[in-house]
Amino acid sequence: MRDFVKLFKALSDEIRIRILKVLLERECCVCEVMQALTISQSRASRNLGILEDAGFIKSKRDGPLIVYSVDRKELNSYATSLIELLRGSLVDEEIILQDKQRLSRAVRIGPRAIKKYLFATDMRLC
Amino acid sequence: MRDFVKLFKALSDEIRIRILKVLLERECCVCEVMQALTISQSRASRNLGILEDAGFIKSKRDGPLIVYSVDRKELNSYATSLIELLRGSLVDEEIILQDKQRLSRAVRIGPRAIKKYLFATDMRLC
DNA sequence: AGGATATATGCAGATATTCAAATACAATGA
DNA sequence: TCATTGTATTTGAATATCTGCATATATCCT
Repeated sequence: MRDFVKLFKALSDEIRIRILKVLLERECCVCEVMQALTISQSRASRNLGILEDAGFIKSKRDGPLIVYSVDRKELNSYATSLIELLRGSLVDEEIILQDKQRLSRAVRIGPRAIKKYLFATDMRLC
Repeated sequence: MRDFVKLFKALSDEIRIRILKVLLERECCVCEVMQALTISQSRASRNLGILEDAGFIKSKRDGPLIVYSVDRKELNSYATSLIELLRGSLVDEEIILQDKQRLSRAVRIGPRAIKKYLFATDMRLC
């Protein structure tokens, strides 16, 4: 029961919904999530951790980066159902489209370089 | 997006999951929910209100009672998917079985009479 | 080893959620 | 109309959640 409720708690936040939608596009490191959603490093990291703890995503180290992804094979049946629901949801939502757009432009540079990068491309963290 | 997140917020609480599971058995007035879950009147009412606001249940007046139910025909597609997920979930969970058991014994008497009733049947509010 | 970089986490403040108790509101019946 | 009953809401306090900042940890490179 506790784990069951945890799944919904993880989805009960707009930022985490947006992160999952981005990860359903492709696996991302933390700095790419930052760029796609234009959020701070600690905010991205913490919410990725909550999604991982709930069982929706997994992480693997790739050199200095930590890459997060939705691994369907490792999801339990409830998480699978919810991910499938999410996959078909919010397809026309403006903010989701913007996140995808920014993801497509995101580069694998770390937080320190991102501020300059965002400035050069007229993006801002919020 | 706001309404979408609201669905998950509504499900991100054990009490509300239990209430929905009870309402999937049959429609209930507030005092029956109190008895099934052994919770206080204000707690039952408030959480029923949250579920209704999210769009999972509807209410109708029946004389002095207010009866809540899951009305599949009026659910939007996301709520329908989540209700179907919930229907197949937690079937062996002990607390859910206990709620159903108490629901089967519940009577349509109001909160004022319930305390005496619970005392007579050795149940307690929590 | 030491410096630089990517991510995680401890802390503190702001905000939101939850509850019980008391009270307000709505319907029934005398 | 007035008392009673079932439900909703307000209040105030406790608890939980979320965030940014600063810092810790882990990896890479020279």
